[in-house]
Amino acid sequence: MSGPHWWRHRFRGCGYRLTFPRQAILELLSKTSKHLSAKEIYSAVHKIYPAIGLTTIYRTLDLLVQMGLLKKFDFGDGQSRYELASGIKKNHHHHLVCVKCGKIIDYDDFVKEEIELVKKVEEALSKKYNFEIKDHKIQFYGICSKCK
Amino acid sequence: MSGPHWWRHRFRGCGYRLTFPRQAILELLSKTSKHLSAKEIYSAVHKIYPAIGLTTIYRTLDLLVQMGLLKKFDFGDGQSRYELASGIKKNHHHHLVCVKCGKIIDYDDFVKEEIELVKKVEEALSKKYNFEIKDHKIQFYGICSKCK
DNA sequence: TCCTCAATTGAAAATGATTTTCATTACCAA
DNA sequence: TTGGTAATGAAAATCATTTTCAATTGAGGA
Repeated sequence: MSGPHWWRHRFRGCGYRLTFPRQAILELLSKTSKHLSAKEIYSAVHKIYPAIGLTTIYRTLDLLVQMGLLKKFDFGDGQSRYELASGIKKNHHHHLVCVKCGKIIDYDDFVKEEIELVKKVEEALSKKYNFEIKDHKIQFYGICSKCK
Repeated sequence: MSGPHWWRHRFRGCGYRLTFPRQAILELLSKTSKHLSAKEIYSAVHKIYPAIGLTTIYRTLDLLVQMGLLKKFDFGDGQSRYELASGIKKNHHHHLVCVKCGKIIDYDDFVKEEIELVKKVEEALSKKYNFEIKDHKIQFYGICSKCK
């Protein structure tokens, strides 16, 4: 959260090395507001680092998700999509998915109310099922203005 | 909702034929409370109808989702999972996913509060983005009691 | 009940995302 | 600077899902 390459420490702390592919992917994702797929990330990084392989993209994305820096989403188009985790740079938000054209809108209305509900649910469910809740995903599906 | 084979009318109404594979898949899903994958559905139906092919399973599942009889989920294990749509036989509910063992718990606590919030969000978002909302999915992720 | 014909099906091949393998490369602590 | 190990890239392997296409079958009309 502090200047460029703030994540260097994050890697060190976990015993991971800070390599060019990892930096490139993180930088790319912190500059975009889109929900990129592995292929799209590959294409973008490939432009500035042609030696990179798709395999590394997948491996790095897994690692970053596991480290909590990224979030992985399924919007129903057959591939996973990634964005920086909330708190890293973006606000907490959820998604509106157009089931016709696949357009995705980020929204953060009602976050207060939502967080309240989520908190209640989390408390109740962790007691009832002895389930330790780490995260949640909320998505709305429908038809966007263009597709109507 | 009225006795066995109530869905016969549903098919007729859409101009679809009521075939054995379609009946078998619907019957299977209305008897289980699990979230079955295409392969699992194939195995189960294969026992009572060995001639069935995996292709038909996939096609039928797509059709039933499109008809609104089933819901399709992604719980992060690399395959889609299906259950009867809410209102058909089950109550409205959401899912708790164990990220370690993949166990899925259905819960329906706080449905009232949730529906209220969802209604608010839907109203606001359809106005703000001129987005016609059809459905939503809410999932919680964490560690189940066994995996702790 | 029988016929016709488009809807449906099944097998096999194709697709496409993701993972594995393995030899090579490159961080980084000492 | 160097050694050891984590990380990488290319190619092959996996695996869920889709497509192709010829054969089959449900259902309305004769």
